[in-house]
Amino acid sequence: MENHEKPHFGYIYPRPAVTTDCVIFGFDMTEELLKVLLIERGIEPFKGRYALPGGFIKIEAKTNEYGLVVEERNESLLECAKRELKEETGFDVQNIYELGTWSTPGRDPRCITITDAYYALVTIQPVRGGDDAADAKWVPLYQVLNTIKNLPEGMRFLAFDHDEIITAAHIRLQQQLCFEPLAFKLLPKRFSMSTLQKLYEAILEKNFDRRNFARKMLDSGILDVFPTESRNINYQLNLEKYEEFKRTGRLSNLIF
Amino acid sequence: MENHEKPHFGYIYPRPAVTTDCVIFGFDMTEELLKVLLIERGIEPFKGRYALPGGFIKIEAKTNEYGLVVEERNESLLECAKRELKEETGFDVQNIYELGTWSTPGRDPRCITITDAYYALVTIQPVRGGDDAADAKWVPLYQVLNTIKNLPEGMRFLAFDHDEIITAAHIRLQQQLCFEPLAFKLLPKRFSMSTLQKLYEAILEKNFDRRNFARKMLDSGILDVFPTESRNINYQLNLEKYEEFKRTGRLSNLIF
DNA sequence: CAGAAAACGCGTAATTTTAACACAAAACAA
DNA sequence: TTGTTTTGTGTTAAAATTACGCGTTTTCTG
Repeated sequence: MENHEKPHFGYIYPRPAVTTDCVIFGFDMTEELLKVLLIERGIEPFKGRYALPGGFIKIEAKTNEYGLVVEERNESLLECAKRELKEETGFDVQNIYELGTWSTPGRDPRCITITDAYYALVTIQPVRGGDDAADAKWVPLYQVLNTIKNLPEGMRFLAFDHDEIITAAHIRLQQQLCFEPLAFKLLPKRFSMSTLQKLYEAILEKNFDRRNFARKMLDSGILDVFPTESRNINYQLNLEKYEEFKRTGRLSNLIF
Repeated sequence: MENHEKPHFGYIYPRPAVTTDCVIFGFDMTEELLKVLLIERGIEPFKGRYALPGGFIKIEAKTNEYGLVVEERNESLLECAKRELKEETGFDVQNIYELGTWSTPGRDPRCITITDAYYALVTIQPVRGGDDAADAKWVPLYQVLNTIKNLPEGMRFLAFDHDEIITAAHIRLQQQLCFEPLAFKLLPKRFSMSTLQKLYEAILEKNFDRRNFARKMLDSGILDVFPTESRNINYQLNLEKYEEFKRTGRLSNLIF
């Protein structure tokens, strides 16, 4: 977000700066917690506060004689956001979805800034021992949300308006779970039923009966079954079956 | 979208132009059809084609010595979008929600343009005899969607990438119907049960049994009952009851 | 206006889905 | 080993969904 502040020529029709921010969700299988990736800001504004990873969109394009951007970029906002994430957090994010824009006046003290927010689903690699990005940190979502909820009126926990963004991202995740197989993008290819249940419980903030949950999942037919060496069973999403499940309109059976 | 093309000074860090487009849904009670408001473009590009109402955001702000926008706007993107709609279609839209951004390279042949898309829910006033905006037209949604679906590969019906936007808006409307009382924002304050059902059927593209639909709605308790002169009964949303319905987690009972 | 057709309100029964809980074998921890 | 937890497999009662029947009122149409 920094090297945007170099001097440049003024222009008559001011345009807002455009940035992207991303709520990266990950499911910590060992702690059985849904977490988000936050970054400690090293510079002002909000130096020392945690923030969502993101930054200014850098458009590589030329302007015509009127100052209008004419040369085609070779990427969309989404692709920009992906590239930024790669640069900033080292994550090669595949499952990323748009959340919405934030443009409240004054949200960025430096200049008028519109943020296009995303949320992404990644599998937290069990590479214990040191996170990649030095100042990046996986924080339990429920802790962040609780902190935000209990904040005194007018106070904020995260930098900028990231409190709102992360809250909205969680709600969206909860809702989209009804329509898309999002949970499976937070898990390794194969997983146990209890892990899947723990994840659903973490996302929806609800507890389910173990046996009813398993039956519902299995009856839906969207899971392939894989025995293991032990008596335990592993499962894997069958995407074709899921899509058929959607087509045949029985999706509401998977809503909890 | 027009008076943005006046010449102005170039700038080093090009920023994309930001526009808003809005899918305005309305329910035609006489025809029992869900419709969208489209505007015939009078100028290039896409002259003569239909498009979503919308246009460039005009930021009234001053820039500092570096050309950065520093003076606070007194409105957000959403408020901008509302104002634009008022100007362009005469609609004083209250129920408007963000849909997402579209920023595919080349989507606007004039310059790099990011669109923040919205969808709005209005009650079509039974002011028969001449639409307000001369070139604005209420078109049945199903006709638009069918036309788009059956288009040859690579061809488009509406201007720009508005085919995609309107399709996405319909999907979002279908989904949000599960979580918010959106249908009632398309109806007058009081309505008959069959009208409500016709609306649900139009949005979800599904047919329901008349008696089962009514029971489900009435059992939920979100409707207040009003007898009429005739034997028929009118209903009205009780927002408090709806919110309580949500809190007590019984919302899934209203999903069809 | 009269007869037909459609719309409306009220109801029942069969089926499916959900919710709550029992039990035993395997895995785990001390 | 022993007590505890986890996992797989049931059962049953309650609730919700689905598919209709029926008589009356309203609306349409010739």
